[in-house]
Amino acid sequence: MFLTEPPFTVLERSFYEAPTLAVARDLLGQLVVRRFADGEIAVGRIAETEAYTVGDPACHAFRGKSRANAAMWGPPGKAYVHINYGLHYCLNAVTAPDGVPEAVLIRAIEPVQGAARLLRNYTGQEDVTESSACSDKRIGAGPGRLTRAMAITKPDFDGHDLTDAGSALFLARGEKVNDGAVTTTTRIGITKGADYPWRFYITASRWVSRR
DNA sequence: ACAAGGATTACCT
DNA sequence: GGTAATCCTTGTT
Repeated sequence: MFLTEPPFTVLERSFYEAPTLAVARDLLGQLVVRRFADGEIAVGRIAETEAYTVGDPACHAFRGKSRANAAMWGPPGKAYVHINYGLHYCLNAVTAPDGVPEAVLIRAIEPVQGAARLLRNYTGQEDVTESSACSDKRIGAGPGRLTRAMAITKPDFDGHDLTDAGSALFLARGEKVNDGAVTTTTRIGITKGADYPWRFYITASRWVSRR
């Protein structure tokens, strides 16, 4: 039991029912809260997202349902965790009504709490101080990096309910990010649908994976 | 069974 | 800025 646990306000399911592009934009500034098995809590502020929708050739759901992507068809507010390049886990928040496969990829987080634990997770090294960890880009700048730092795997979290504040992983309300502080660009690392401007990031964030 | 490709990262100049 | 590493998922024999 941690006496200093912040009073997190979980993002309710209705948040994820808005149009996927709006959810991708509005997830900026919100918090990813990870409660580890030993009770320690790490928190990251979302700095970069991408939207993937029905009819979008880059969306994993585009070629139909499979065992690997089934979570995208679930109700909004669930997690879709996929393996990329055979080795990286990527975390998505499922959006759109139940049965409609759309999601938002979380591409970067800024460490808010528990940076030392995140870097320990990432490197396996034990001798990590909070002050050195909090500026290390490896714990949040990139979709594969943030899941590794947060110990988010497909077996553990694919299909997980991100609206369950009592669980090991949920999203909570952070500070609002004004439109003037947001940059919109095309998505990264894809070949199909590469011209859709469906990537959003906090312009001033030092944790954006690429500019 | 096998081959091809992928919502990335790390390491080089 | 460029490229190799790495291996799971999927579609095809």
